Amino acid sequence: MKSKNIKNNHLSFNEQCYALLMKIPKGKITTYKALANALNTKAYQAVGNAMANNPNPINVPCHRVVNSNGAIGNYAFGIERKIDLLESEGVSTENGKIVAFKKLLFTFN
DNA sequence: GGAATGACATTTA
DNA sequence: CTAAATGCCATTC
Repeated sequence: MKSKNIKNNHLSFNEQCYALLMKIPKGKITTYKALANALNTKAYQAVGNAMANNPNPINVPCHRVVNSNGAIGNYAFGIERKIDLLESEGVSTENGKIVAFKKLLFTFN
């Protein structure tokens, strides 16, 4: 691979994503769009890709990230698991979609 | 250095 | 509202 060596003090794209993820309060959710927007980029899909790496699902609540249309999206451990975790935190879902998703949506403002 | 991939988004039909 | 097609960005092979 053409890794350019790690001399960057700034966090990598995925690292930044994780940092933002950890800021999300319990019972709230966010979207890939909002996340990317917070990072001043439009790499919505890249954000998801960062989650796919999922180096530390323990520290990072990846399950609190959903699609901008309110759909659950995907999850490394499976959609079922993601929904279950969300429900456990008080986020109601229905047919793979977030209920009152706009209310629970956490923007990094 | 280039092609392929993905936990997406937006627009159009 | 649902479904399909197109675009986008960063990362990996």
